[in-house]
Amino acid sequence: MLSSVTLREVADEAGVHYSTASRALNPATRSIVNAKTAKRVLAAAERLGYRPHPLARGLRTNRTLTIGMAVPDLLNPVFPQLYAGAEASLRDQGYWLLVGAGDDCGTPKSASSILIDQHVDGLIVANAHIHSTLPQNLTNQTAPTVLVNRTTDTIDAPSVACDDHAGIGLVVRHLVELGHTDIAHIAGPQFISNGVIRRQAFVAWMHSSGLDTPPELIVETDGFHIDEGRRACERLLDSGARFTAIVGANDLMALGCYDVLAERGIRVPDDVSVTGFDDMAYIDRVHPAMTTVSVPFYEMGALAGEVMLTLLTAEDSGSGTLPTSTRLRPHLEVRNSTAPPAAS
Amino acid sequence: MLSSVTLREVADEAGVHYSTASRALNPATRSIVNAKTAKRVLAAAERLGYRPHPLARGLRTNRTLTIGMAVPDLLNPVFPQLYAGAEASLRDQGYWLLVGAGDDCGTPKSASSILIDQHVDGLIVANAHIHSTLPQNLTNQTAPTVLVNRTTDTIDAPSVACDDHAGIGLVVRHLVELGHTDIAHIAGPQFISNGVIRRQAFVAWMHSSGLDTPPELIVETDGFHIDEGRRACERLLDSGARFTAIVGANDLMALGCYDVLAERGIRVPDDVSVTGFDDMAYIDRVHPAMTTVSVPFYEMGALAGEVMLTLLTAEDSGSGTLPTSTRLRPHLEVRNSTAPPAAS
DNA sequence: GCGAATGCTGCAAACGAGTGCGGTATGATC
DNA sequence: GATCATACCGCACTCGTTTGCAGCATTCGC
Repeated sequence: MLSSVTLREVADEAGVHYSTASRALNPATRSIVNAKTAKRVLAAAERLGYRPHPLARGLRTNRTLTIGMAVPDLLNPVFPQLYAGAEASLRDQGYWLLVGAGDDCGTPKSASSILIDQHVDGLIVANAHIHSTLPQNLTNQTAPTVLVNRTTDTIDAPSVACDDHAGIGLVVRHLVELGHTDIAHIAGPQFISNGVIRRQAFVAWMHSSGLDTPPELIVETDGFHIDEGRRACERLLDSGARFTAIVGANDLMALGCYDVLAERGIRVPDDVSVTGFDDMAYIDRVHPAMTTVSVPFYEMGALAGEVMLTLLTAEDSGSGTLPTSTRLRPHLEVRNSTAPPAAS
Repeated sequence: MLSSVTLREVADEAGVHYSTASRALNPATRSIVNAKTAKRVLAAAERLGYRPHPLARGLRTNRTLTIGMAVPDLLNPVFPQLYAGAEASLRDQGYWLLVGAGDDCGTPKSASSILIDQHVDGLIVANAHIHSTLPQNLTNQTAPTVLVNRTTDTIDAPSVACDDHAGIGLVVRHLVELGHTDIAHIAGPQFISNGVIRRQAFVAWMHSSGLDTPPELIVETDGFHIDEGRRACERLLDSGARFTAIVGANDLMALGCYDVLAERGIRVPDDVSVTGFDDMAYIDRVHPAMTTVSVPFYEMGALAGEVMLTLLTAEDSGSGTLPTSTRLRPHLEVRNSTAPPAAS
């Protein structure tokens, strides 16, 4: 680690005091110094390749120009998409996006708390549970927060999510139009908003279609993973209940259904139609290509980044009009995992 | 942003000077202070929920406890795997893993340089080009570097990669054993080590199997993406050359081949066998399930993290024995995209 | 009981940048 | 040529932590 060029060196090079150099380098204070000397300082900085020391600056200004993003798991491909979107909109404004992975939320060792300990200027929370408390560390220190993908009942922060209710409506209507009447639902965990909302939406849309939702056709899971989808599908089949379609609360769990159905010789979509939710990467290439609700994750991430930026500027310039919650419209991708029910 | 609890407050609470508190809190210097007062300080810190200010500490010690990781693209699922592995082994030692995404390398705006500007303690480079220079910012500032996944001819740093030569041997032998003799290769970009090595390995293993590698059966691409695989496959088919199998330099490009072959009514594996490389997530679920070389990305990332740790401790304690380059053994996953050539 | 050695603790100077405030030079005005 | 206003620049302190050095007290040796 060689020595880096410091503000004093730039000042010496330009023949001014380093406080003058500081003001000249900072666009906000540049007007204070003589335009001619400012030019000279800028030239010197350019010549020496000066980069302000982010730690020193952060220590003094209490702003690190970094935003933290808490995700449950980077291996689920939807979260890299969220990340990419947020990173793109934040980078334009000179912000860094720090990721912290971990599913829990609220404990002192949670990703959110650790990020706050790192003195991020803001926090984008993509791993909230439905009763998560406002992320904070032990000393009640906190930061502007934006919820993304998942919402909560307990945190009062702007959020950017998907209109899950409408999304479930798309698949239910699609299946109903195909002629299905006995439709099962693999529900996500009920401590995550998406799990709850999609479950409620499923019931609501079924009823508004004049269809029944017997309890044995709704199976709850403990996580949005393939394995949970497998277990749920097994329980569904073992219950002996009759159904011709499964609405999965996300793509991964629907993939778990694929596996169990294949093991038991049940064909998709000939015997049972299966739908997912998310339209994760490459889900159009599995066999059979999955009919699913396409969620604009990249756009969600980008919008969350922009909301964060307005939050940050509002923090500086007193209270502007604070952004509120947004739900982006998903759309239906009809592929090959859905078909009319077999004539029985 | 409420005020956070500072070292002086802990010291006041414990009734000692803050420098004493500092020593008591730091395990390395704790032995200097009286065990009894150290206990008192620790208790006070616990009670107040003290967290050392990472920026202040970093400014003073010139160590940020963060490692940067430069990746070309988080949307390619192999890089989250690398990240997860590295993060796991670094977190144990209290290090943070910062990601920077971007394909270029060497320019001042490259991910590596930006990470170094952030004063990371070390740099894990997963996006190196074969002639990339040692990542450094404008002032020749640099940091301990570990190359992962890709190697270079120009950077003298330990590396953790896959034994690509052996991996290509696995697929070539597999295809030869199935009876293929006319085998094409979609080569990766020749400015990335994996592209070069896999291409050379393909030629070498073909020759050692007594097979020819006419130039029209090797097509180079400009990036390891689906679109590049598509274009390469189209060129291959349009050339009129005869072949019964395609060895793709990675899974994504092999997926591109899937698309083009399907469009032209060529069946996989009945008419043409296709192999990939990487065994990326969910590639076992595409249709047909892809025969590919499975690369232990998580382990590679974890090992890169450990190498980084030894590098960092070696930096402190003078030169120990410096770690060198490692190549992890891949294995073959035979699935449904390969079959004996059609009798012609 | 006196000197020395040891063991803790406090002082103060950093690390690099930002910023209120006071001071100086420059210009204008009469 | 004296006075004042303005524009600009520099001084010095601050952020929170680490750490070399000095100093104090205690204890031990004789």
